[in-house]
Amino acid sequence: MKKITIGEASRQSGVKVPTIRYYEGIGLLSAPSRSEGNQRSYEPADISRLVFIRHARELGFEVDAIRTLLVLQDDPNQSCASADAIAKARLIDVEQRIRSLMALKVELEAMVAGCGHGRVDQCRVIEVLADHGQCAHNHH
Amino acid sequence: MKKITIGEASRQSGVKVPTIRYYEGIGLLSAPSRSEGNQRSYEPADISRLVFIRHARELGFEVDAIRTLLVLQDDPNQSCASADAIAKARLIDVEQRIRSLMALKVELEAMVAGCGHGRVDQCRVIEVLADHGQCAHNHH
DNA sequence: CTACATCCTCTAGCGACTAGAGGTGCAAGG
DNA sequence: CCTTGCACCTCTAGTCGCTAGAGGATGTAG
Repeated sequence: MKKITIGEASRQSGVKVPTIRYYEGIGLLSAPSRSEGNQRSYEPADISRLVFIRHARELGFEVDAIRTLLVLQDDPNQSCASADAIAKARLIDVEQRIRSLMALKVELEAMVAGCGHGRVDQCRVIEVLADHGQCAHNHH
Repeated sequence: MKKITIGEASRQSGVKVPTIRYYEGIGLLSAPSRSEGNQRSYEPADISRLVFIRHARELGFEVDAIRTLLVLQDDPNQSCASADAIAKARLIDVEQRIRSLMALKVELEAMVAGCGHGRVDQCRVIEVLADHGQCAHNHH
């Protein structure tokens, strides 16, 4: 079994070196064995775990949610109700964010379109920001 | 001219009290005059500025960008090219985020739909996360 | 005059990293 | 064998945009 250095693990998983050490620190990744010179030595399973974590992070899952998902992954006999719940919650969140961003896009487009590249006092960018009543973006 | 307390300013602007003090600390908002008892006393113009800041933050502008926008707002004779550039950059960013989130939504929907509420080893949520090759979500 | 809300300053914490200092390990070339 | 130079180690502190809490002063209503 060839030893995988942290740099190699980083290249293979797409997770940056300091981030791997950080994940170890917060207990997302168990501490690997060390070489004689105290250097971390990973195994293929660790790479899979890192890929799993990276992918979950890219999907916007929080570290705490990933912790739960990892526990589920380690025990395949469990019910996947928790995993399902986490994914569903995340889906609702994503849908909400898409809605906000779409509304926001409309506003930004109006701002940019309304800017005649003249002076600031004719610029809709500033105007829209200053006058909240003009836009559809309401709160509480 | 009646004095506006920080609490009143907060209510009128929709910016929380500690956040107002924070904005003063980082120089987004100039320090207001104080009452005899050392309490901040705001004027209507400060409320407008706070509303401007809040709205810009809601649109996702970073504090540094807002700083620039505020400078522009204070000098209406300037060209609005900078404001336009900031808004355009923000628009591109928002469009990019919408695209990622849409891709993500598709993946999450597949995960949730594929989960038969059985055991973890049949669960697509875990599976999709573990096997990056299965999804359309590619990076660098 | 007393109760109580609101204000003050200050420091520390959040999430999820990222950057840098200061030192050690290791593989390859001369 | 020795040096070069990169990759590794630990540790602390910084990032962003706040938020929370301690511990104390002020302002207002009854």
